[in-house]
Amino acid sequence: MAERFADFALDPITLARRLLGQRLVRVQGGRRLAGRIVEVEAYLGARDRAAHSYGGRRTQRNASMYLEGGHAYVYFVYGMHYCMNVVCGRADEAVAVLIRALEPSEGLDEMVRRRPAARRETDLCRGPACLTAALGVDRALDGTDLRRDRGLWIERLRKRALPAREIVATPRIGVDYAATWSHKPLRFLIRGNPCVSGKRVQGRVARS
DNA sequence: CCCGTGATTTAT
DNA sequence: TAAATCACGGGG
Repeated sequence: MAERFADFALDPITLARRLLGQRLVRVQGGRRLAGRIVEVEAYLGARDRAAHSYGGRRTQRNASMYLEGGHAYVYFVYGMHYCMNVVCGRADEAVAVLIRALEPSEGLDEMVRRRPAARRETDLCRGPACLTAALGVDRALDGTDLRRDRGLWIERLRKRALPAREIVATPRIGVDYAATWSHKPLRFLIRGNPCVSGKRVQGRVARS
């Protein structure tokens, strides 16, 4: 039985890298839906123009970003999609990690039902709104405590972060409005993994 | 490329 | 009250 991931009192870059390779689990109707985290983005709080908490902005929508590390921040966007973040750091820092893609591992038949447009297994959780649809994560889970909740949590499959050579860092997706902040390498993914969003080729495999 | 879709935020 | 925005996805 895998242990629950509990190290959320971290800065978002450290947490982002450490979440790669861990397992996101959703239990709904007694069924387990799960996948390995393969792509994430760090959002650095008030100073980060791309973050919902930029400039200390605090509204009803982003309130859970200001909770202490270990809570979920789930928001609704573009009239139809949900995205899930893992809040980290201390209360009121409003820093978080967006989960962008999973490699599905449990409950794939149910995910297929919830994601009729996905043509391959690798597409089921390939994108931040795809994975929430596949797992049934919506606004009802905004503010969930991932350290204690019975319906949504992260399991620790490995103690340490993946070796640096297996992680690729790139600019974040969909934040072009954020000026210089849109270029910073704050998106992290597992090199060569077929379930990461965007273009299929993510850079070459490291040679010795 | 283009657009659906609607809550949320910002401007008046 | 109205307009603009939006951490997206699917289809050409």
